[in-house]
Amino acid sequence: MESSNYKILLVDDESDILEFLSYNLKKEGFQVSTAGDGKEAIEKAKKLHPHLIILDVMMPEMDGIETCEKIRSLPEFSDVLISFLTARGEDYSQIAGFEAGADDYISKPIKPKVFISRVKALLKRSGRVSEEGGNTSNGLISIGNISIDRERYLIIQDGKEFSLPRKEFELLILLVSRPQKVFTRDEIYSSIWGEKIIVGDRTIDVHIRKLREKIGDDYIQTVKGVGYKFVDAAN
Amino acid sequence: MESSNYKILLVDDESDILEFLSYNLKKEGFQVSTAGDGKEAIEKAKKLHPHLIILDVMMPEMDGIETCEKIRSLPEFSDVLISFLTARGEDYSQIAGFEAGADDYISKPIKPKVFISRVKALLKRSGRVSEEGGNTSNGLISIGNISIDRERYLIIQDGKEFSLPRKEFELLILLVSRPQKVFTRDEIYSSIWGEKIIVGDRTIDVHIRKLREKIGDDYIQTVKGVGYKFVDAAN
DNA sequence: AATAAGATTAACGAAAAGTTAACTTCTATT
DNA sequence: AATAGAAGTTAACTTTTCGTTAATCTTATT
Repeated sequence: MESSNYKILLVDDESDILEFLSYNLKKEGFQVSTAGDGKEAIEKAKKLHPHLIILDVMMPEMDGIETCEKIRSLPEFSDVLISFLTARGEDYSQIAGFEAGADDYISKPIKPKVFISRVKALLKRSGRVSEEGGNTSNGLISIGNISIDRERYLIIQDGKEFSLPRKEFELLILLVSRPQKVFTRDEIYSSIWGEKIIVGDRTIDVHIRKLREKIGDDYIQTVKGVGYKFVDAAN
Repeated sequence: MESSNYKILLVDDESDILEFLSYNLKKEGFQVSTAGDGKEAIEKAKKLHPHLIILDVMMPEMDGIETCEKIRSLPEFSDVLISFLTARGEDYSQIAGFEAGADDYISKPIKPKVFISRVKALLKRSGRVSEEGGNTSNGLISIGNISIDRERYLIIQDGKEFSLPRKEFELLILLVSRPQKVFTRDEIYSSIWGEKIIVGDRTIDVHIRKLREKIGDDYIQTVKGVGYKFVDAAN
């Protein structure tokens, strides 16, 4: 397992614990991000699409369980791994925690070795190795608020899942595979239809249009005389 | 079924999870013992002779699969029931667990009600099987309200049992082995018929149709131009 | 303003999948 | 070995969905 392929989001209100865990995970080569509360956690999760989110159960404002529920309620995170940090003897937190959708529990006090081995085991056993590096996570390709699940043939946008016809799906994957890059018509053409199949001039346009109709106009930009590119709508 | 007759051994390195499961099982009247690692599990199993052993797959040192193999290799435990706890989204087919001799899988996150009913179903079923004689490892795959009993070639749905012809059964197992994943026709084809056998275009369709006829239309979705996928009907 | 490139729309046709029944093969039983 | 019944496959046909086109409109660039 190449640890460095994995993104982990740590969430705790105590910066000491964040530092401690972060240090240990980074030493193992994980890509670690942190958040100090539930709200920040959800924001960062949307941006980063981590493989694993580790949540402290006890946090002011929004606790770990509530945060977990919120995250799980978004389809794009319906199968991200979530692990809780709990203090020993929190009787009812376990029950509520699994109801909320936790995959694992780690109890304080935390021993670095045990902690690391649990994290590794969780990632390894659940087998979500990212393909081709870059912006993939859980077999998802994510950019901005759009995720593409190639295995399930679904697009996930703003927490909503929907499917696309094959050609549109392929076209979107192509564009998203290199955000910002302008794909010429020829490139699109040969990548999606192949050299042998001959289609008319306006076919690509129509597919682009249908895509824009479904995901919104802001993502696919036309570069006149050249081609099309996918941009993160935020830009 | 009188729950109090049954002894269950829980094995997990996280004491919180042990407590949580233990609490829920005891509430139902089971006799529960616990162990924190594989070694302890084997010792306790020898002493207590439980009816069911529930093993977390992810444990440091000796993992659940190894522990399971060790236990099964002891003649006195050749037909104890063993169930695994696994993280979400694990691929049943890729799991060494059934080969190691697992009778059932329970995925985290664990919901108490589901957990209890699975445990009860397992104990109940095994009782019936053992009356009829030789029972090695049977293997029950469950998803949503459908369970597949590979040993007896039965589908259990809403408390009703029924059988399926071999090809339909294999097809269902394939799809269920990775819920949500779209299996292409080629994948289905080579997995169920193999490369050598040549069957016509509509053969898969017909099997899919027969399956839908029997389990209901909601479980198997068509992704046109790509293939089929199994979804939990709740979705 | 002219022109070229792209956008838009709806309609058409092809391809994929669904459906049904008939036919073949396999298996178990006598 | 004969045969009945079940399972599996095929063939013919229908339905649905998707991809493409054609015709027309809009926008950008010179």
